[in-house]
Amino acid sequence: MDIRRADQIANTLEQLVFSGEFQDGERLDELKLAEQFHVSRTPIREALQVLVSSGMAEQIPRRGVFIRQPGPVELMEMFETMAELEAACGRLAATRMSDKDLASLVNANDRCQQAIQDTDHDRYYTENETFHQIIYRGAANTFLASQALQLQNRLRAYRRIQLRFRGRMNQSMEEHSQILCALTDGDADVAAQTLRGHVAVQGEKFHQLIASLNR
Amino acid sequence: MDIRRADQIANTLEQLVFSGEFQDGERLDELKLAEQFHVSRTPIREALQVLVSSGMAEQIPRRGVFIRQPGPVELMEMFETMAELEAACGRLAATRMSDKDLASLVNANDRCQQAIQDTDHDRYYTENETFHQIIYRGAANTFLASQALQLQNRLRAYRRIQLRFRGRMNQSMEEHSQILCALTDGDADVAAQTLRGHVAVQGEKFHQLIASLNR
DNA sequence: CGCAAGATTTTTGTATACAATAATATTGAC
DNA sequence: GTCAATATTATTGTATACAAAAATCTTGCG
Repeated sequence: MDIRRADQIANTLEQLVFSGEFQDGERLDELKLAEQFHVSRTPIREALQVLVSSGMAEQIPRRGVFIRQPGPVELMEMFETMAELEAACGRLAATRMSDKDLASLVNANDRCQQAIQDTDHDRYYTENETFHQIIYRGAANTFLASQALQLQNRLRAYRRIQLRFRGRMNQSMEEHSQILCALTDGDADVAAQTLRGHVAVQGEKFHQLIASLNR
Repeated sequence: MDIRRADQIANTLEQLVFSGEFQDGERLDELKLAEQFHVSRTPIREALQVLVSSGMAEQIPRRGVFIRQPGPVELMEMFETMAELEAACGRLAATRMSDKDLASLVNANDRCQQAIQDTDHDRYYTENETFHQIIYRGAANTFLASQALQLQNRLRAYRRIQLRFRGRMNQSMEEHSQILCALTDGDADVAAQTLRGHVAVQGEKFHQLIASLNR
């Protein structure tokens, strides 16, 4: 795994931020963290730089680094961007995926279906992630794929929540088969359009959720 | 400006990498750089982290950080991704740009035209960048816009080169007016399609260029 | 009591010190 | 002379030290 302590700490901190351990705007105290991790400030500072560069925290010179939990507006923007990135992957994947790629996509989709039948939400989520990742790779563009993976990682927690909507998982599966058809047909436009919709609706569901919570 | 020396150094190093000062795979020697910038290793190390997180260098634990100049394949991937990002911006901007935004877009386009008449390549390039940035902002999605800006920044040097193709600037202007029409009409699909093409052709021109150099 | 000027404490940013690992050079056996 | 084992040097990663800036507290004036 990681040999540098700083990288390990960066990963741990990332997890902590995702799990909502820190409030939005909270300052990450170097000394306190150094004490908690039993290291000096040096590796802590390097770990904080990682958080900053991934957009999870903000650095204000001579003030410190403050964690930045995305608000509703930014989350919607991120979902919208994810929708467009996935659409792009689908567009390219439609003409570039091999039969073998398509077979593994069908396979992943089957495992999603199986997870629903077992009402195993967690497994559905991970299998669903695999399904999407196969499409990223299918675009045969490692740069685009890494961008998609990065954003998928940042949205993971929020994508997960919206699956709790009644009937959402079955609707999601319906969309999956449309996507599968378009990719099998090699129809770039339809693949892009269905994928865009599939992800965009997640953002909308999420929006509904937080709107209902604020009432 | 920047108060932290480390950030200044990061910017300077970024410029140096863009200007081709470093070979692909070259190791960035902390001690040598510290000497050159008249600082200790500490701010140098922080600056190197910035390069790594932006993808311009790679870090191998306990070995050092090595600069990574994108090769032809990765460059094409980046152009393709840029095309899709701009298409996404165009799609959203088509329904979201205000009349004022459109007016400033027309204005930027006029200044592009003017630069061509003055055969001022450099000014054409900066005005063209402004034209595109207005569309990023027009998408009314700060997250997407920042992604687009970031990639635009990384591709700057390469986008510039392909403008040297005979007739490319006039062709580019022709594409601009198509884009302008689509955005004015509020036609999301056409806006996306024309922008995608406009950027993709840049990648292809660039590809032609390096292919001809390798002969 | 409010608040501004100055003193004190925290905290960041950079320099230096040191330990551990990787790279390189040296030596010796064959 | 070649190669492996060891010794030496270089380089990274972390700890600590210190200076400068920011935040906080104190004090004195109105």
